[in-house]
Amino acid sequence: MDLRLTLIDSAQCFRWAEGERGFGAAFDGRAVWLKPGEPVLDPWLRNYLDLDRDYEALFREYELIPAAARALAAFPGLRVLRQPPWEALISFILSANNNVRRIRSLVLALSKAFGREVDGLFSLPEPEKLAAAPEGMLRALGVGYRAPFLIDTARRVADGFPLDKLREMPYEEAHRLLTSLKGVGDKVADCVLLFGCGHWDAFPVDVWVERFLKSWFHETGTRRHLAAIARQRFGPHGGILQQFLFHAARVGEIAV
DNA sequence: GTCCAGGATACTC
DNA sequence: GAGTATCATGGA
Repeated sequence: MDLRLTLIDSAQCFRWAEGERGFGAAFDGRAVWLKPGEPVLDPWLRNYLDLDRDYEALFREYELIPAAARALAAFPGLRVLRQPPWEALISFILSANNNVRRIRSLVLALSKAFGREVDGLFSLPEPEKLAAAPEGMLRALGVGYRAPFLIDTARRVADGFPLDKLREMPYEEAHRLLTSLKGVGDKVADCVLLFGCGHWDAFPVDVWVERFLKSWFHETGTRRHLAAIARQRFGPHGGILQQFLFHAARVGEIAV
């Protein structure tokens, strides 16, 4: 797999750093460093990187759809991660009406202010820590109007919101639950389900996905409608395909 | 100055 | 149910 493409450039996670020791991130007080070409033996990491998925088989699922086949072939090293749901939730609340560079800087600022430092890296704040954060302090970090969303959602999670049960729930039920959180609409909910809960059919529709669904696949309608159509059209691994198409559109690999 | 970014919310109809 | 103004921030 392509570590830089997957961990940094693909805009599915926003907290990996690249340095001389490789690609690093801190999880629950544990520092993780990955170097290209080095085997990954740790079971938790293999799961996080979803290393045991057969991507050749996945490519074959979409070989008859020209735009899909082209996007998949263009980025053979791209992988969709299995992030902890809390990580996906916080990251994509911050992503609303925001750009990738700034999302990354905000996740880092939050982690520096409220997370634990390990080996020069910062883990994401615990829900309890974020729930107790003063709104003014979050705004000072630059999160803007998302500050009350973060605090309220962190309180819900700290208060027992079943983040870890979403994986086992039917898509509709999990999606409905997620959108009851502040700062979580249809799109952010789909990102949490896809990147953090193993709901590989979830098809997040942002500005880029809306563009390519309309231009490459001749779909129309609202983003909610587009998401439903795409989820049905592209099947149980549609969300993974979505990541390739999203990246192809965003970097201009395929013109939209 | 305007427009845009992996949108959500409150409001109107 | 579908449209619309508003929302912080920073870069282009």
